Amino acid sequence: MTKIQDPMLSFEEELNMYLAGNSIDCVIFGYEHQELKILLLQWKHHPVWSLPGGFIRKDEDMNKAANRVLIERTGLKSVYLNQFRTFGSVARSELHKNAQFMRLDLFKKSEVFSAKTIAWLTKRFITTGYFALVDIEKTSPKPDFLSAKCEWKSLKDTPPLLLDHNDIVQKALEHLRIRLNYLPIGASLLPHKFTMQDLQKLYEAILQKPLERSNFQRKLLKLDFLNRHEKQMTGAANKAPYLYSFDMIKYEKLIKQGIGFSF
Amino acid sequence: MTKIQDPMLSFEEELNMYLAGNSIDCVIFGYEHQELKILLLQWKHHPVWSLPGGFIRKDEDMNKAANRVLIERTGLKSVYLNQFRTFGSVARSELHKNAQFMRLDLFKKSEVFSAKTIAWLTKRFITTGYFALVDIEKTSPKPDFLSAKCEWKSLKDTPPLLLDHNDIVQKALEHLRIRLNYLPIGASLLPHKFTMQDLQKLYEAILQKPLERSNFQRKLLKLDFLNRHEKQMTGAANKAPYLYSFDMIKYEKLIKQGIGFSF
DNA sequence: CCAATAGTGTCTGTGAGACAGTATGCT
DNA sequence: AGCATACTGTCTCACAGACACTATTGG
Repeated sequence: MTKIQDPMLSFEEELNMYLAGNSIDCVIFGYEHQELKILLLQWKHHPVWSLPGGFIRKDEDMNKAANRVLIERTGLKSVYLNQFRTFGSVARSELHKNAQFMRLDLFKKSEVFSAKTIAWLTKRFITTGYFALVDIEKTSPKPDFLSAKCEWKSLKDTPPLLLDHNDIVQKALEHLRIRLNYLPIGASLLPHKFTMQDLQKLYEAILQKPLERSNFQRKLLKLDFLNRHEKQMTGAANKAPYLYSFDMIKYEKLIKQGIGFSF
Repeated sequence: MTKIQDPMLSFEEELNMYLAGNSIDCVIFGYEHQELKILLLQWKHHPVWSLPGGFIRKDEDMNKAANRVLIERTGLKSVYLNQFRTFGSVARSELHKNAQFMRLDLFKKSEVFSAKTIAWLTKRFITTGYFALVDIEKTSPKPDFLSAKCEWKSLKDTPPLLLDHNDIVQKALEHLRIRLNYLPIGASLLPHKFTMQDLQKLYEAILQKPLERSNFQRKLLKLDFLNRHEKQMTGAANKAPYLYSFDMIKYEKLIKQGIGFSF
């Protein structure tokens, strides 16, 4: 028979396996209904939201830890995942500066955690931010041990987040925009087949500005990494759009040297 | 009277002030004699070279720690300094995989450090790489406590470095190239006044490819952030080049949105 | 027929790249 | 004068941006 453990106890025991003082946080980007979204967790017994994150095992590469978090929250392997910045200010560990973020006080009061665990969790942490690009349709979000919900939230109405997580999201977005031409945006965020409008709206969502339809189409087709498929009959009273998919070999070749977008 | 301490003892005592498990390493770029250079340290009693680095004080922002290292090694304040990547693989802490890198064994044998200090120094570290852009002429390199030399070395003949420091330099270079248009390359690496050829050679050194002289000049002048000054009489049998300097207000404005270079 | 969206064609301005031509400083 | 390097002008091609035109789907 398998030994049944108090899950809270095992969580506390597990902390010994992890490096103290370092964590990782993931900004997982998805795209749905013409909006950029990120995956967020909501704590148990408390309305505050946070980024999916975790700690680094003593024998585990930091990148591996980020990948583990991604797999655990989304069920997805082998998607685009990369670190973008490390957050190491002293201020970020001041957990109690905002009453909204007192989730650890909550745990403290409820005596769920031992004093030792609380001390471990509330000391100074340096966290490395990772960002991932995933196809929302393929994900099956799962909360972690400390959370009640794990949901996709539109970037436009991101709630106030734990600690400095709002800053982390901001920096991830900047990174996304600056490195746009070096990231497999389309192939990661869209389903296998998509319309030209889908692709354009995605770029518009990231760049936060409208793009000219006909020029966008001409440019993308000229880059020669899209395969055109059958038309998509929508039932609407207008011409049906073609479906496209990426020729991944050509696409990745271009991504490496930086696609020459200059919108 | 000031108390005179055994310097080695104070170094060991100081370690208590620092976060255990995190470090920072700086790739400090300079430009001299038409070559890109980086600042390196050579260990005492041992030929191995390494990047200037340091630890993070328990009450110190990580960025501050990087700035402290930069100031201590170069004497320079307020230069361009930014983190570019964090290195967190388990493998990087395997200090002894290469006989060339056994400087800690050396210290061990010479019994310079206590067993406790050696344990502290040889445990797993996650290091954050920073890169800086400085004007070599303004620097006065100083070795740190563990080093005998602190010198500018041409990137072309970088010696084998401690641990994964060669990888760190590589990643810093990639970062430099990809973010070229967002970094104050010229104004940071060149002296106040310079010729157009100096600037072109700098870009060529970074991009590793020749640029067309007349087009480079036309493009840079059109961007309208260079002030033209008197000619520089070199004594050579040819036309003397103008000296230029940056109009920092216009320059920084352009840098923020990404200079439209597309060489 | 009309309305709405998809897709293609055309014009203009800008700029990169190539290269020719002119200017200047020294022997 | 001659040489070497600095600087400027010109030509061509590609492409971004604006916008007009055609095609297709269903009411």
